[in-house]
Amino acid sequence: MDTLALRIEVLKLTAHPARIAILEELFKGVKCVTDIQDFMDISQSNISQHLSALRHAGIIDFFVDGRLRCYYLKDPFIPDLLMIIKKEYPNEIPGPECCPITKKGKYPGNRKH
Amino acid sequence: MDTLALRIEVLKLTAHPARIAILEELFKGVKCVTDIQDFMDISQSNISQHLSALRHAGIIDFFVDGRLRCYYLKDPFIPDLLMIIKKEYPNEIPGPECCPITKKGKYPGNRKH
DNA sequence: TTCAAATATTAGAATATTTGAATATATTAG
DNA sequence: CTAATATATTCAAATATTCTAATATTTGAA
Repeated sequence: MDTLALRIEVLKLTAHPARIAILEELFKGVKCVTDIQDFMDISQSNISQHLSALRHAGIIDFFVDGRLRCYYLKDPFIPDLLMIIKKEYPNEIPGPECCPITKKGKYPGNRKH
Repeated sequence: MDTLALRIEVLKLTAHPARIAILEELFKGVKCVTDIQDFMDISQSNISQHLSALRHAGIIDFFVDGRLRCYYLKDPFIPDLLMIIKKEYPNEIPGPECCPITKKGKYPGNRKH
């Protein structure tokens, strides 16, 4: 799988509120599953499923500590992604004043007519 | 829908190879549908479906020019997202040396035992 | 060795996404 | 008006995702 395809997999997994919450927490530091459960309002098995998915994608990993699993962030792409997710943006990119073909005659594509 | 939920919608839509390709092109500049078709290997109706989805999410918009629709990027979040998608990263964030509870006794959570 | 805690796995229903095929719409040229 | 071009919409099948419920596994403590 090429880099772009891997990134797309990561994006797909990140595009979920529970998984974003988990990643935000792991970004702050190592956490075991019960600690993650404490601030999440979903079932234990569902959390485990999300952790499993994130781990199989190489986004997170864990240490075993007795019966605890201490998860931590592994993919360096995630902090950047979390950062822009929380960043404030202006409402819109200012669009072109008018459609570039007829009105200005400088449409950048290779049109055939 | 709050900001995070909106961002998640955008991430979901971006997490698709065809839509990333479209957004990369629109990032370079305004393009009409036939020009997008020229460099994409999927059916016209499928491209139209992707454009429609992107538009309904407020990610892109278009000007009408006769029978052309000139699409352009509208969501200022997208350039940042495309940038980090293409950015190079080191393979992994260096994990903690060992599991923080038993080995170092400084696990940051509030454990109850 | 038995029990409880911590966590994972499996199965299945509900739901969402993706795509191709067919068709519809709008606009311009002739 | 008619034909052709550019693009959108609808439908349905295939596939993927999400979540709950139930159960399993592992480990430390008693």
